[in-house]
Amino acid sequence: MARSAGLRVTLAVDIVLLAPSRGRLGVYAPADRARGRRALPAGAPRAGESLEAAAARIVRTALGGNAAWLAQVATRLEGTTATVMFAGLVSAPAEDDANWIPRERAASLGASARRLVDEAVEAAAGWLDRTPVAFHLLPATFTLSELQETYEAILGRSLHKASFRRALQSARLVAPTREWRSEGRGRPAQLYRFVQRAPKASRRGVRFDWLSS
Amino acid sequence: MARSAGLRVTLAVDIVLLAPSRGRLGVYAPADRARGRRALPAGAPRAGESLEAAAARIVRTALGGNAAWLAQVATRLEGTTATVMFAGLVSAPAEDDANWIPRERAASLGASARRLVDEAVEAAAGWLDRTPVAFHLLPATFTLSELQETYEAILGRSLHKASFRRALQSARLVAPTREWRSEGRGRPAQLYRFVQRAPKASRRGVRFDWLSS
DNA sequence: TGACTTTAGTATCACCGTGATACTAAATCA
DNA sequence: TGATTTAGTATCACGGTGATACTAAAGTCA
Repeated sequence: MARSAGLRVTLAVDIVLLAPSRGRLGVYAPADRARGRRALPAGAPRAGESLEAAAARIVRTALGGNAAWLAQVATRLEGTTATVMFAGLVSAPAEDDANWIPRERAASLGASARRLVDEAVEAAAGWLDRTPVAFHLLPATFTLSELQETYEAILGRSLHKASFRRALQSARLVAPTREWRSEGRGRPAQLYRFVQRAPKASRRGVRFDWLSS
Repeated sequence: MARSAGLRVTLAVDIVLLAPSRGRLGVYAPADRARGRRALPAGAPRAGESLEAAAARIVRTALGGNAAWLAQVATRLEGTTATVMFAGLVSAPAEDDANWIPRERAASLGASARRLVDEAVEAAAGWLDRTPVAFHLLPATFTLSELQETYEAILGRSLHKASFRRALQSARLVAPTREWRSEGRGRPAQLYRFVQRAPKASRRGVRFDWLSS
């Protein structure tokens, strides 16, 4: 690369953590004591630390554990601050965890944070089509309805049950266990486990039906 | 966002410009007089300038015109330099333009640049599925074979001719003109023009056949 | 001139994934 | 017992894909 002077800036990291829960998407936005309102987690890399390592550290500090998926989404320069935005997916938090707000209420964090959340959700939806991340948001065994709800929460739309299961079966990504789980009313559901597979690179044709955004 | 101190760094912008040409992908890597070898274009934002504006300015300086598509791909922190990498797609350059090298020869730019080029190509392939960018790499009228070659160059694989045309027709994205072009030997090809359309958001099911990387 | 080559473009067909509809199965609830 | 709820399956029509093979129209070359 042809190096030139460069611009001196302050580097920061913002993080949008998303978690599917009961078919909805939650955003991690704990109360920020310093400002008396909710805010997305943020921080900055330390000397010698990579951006990814810094983001993972900030997540660990906030949640006490790692995200199932964490990746850069975009970088923004505002004044003399450059902010690298990461999006992450984590397992559903406890239902009474007050640090999480529904995705729909992200607007209450301000216009800037709202845009970050929108970008994060879009990125997360893309990961679903390219990685097995959804399986890592669930416990070791899970029902196919739980898996479908996870997809639906992140994609923001409902999926066809039979098609979802057919695609899953043909990909041989899950294996049934001998256990069933009864969840209140309704027929018990069989538990499945994720089967790591050599991904078959099924190259399909070109699509000309791109989306609005 | 919960603000903290931040890290002082130097901000730079690297740019990978790709151009499909004769079914191959070219990379813009002019000779860097200061270092006596080829290098990817680079620069830095000016005070008050956005990253996108800086990238567009660097492209204009290098090419004398805008890219058909230019977008952030990733940001890397190495020591005290944060580098934002942009990828761009531009129309095919003149065949004798020595500033371009074949994509396969990107390794000669060094391991770092090679990785940037790989990431840029991957990003560009993603744009093809989500935006009409390929149409803006061609002149106002073009043959369907030229369009297909553009896709093939960026995707790095050959496409089925009949399927390509069927998908194109059903999307109603191109309209035939009354002109034909004879290109040396072989039957002349009809010229088409791009028809901007309200994109029909055809939401398809979930795919479980993610790719290796 | 006429056969061959090259490129453009189309027709047919088997196959597969999708989504709609409708069904069965097994649990709880009133 | 019967209604409701959730799980799971069967069937069918439809549309997109890719293989194969064909026709069409130009240039090349003996």
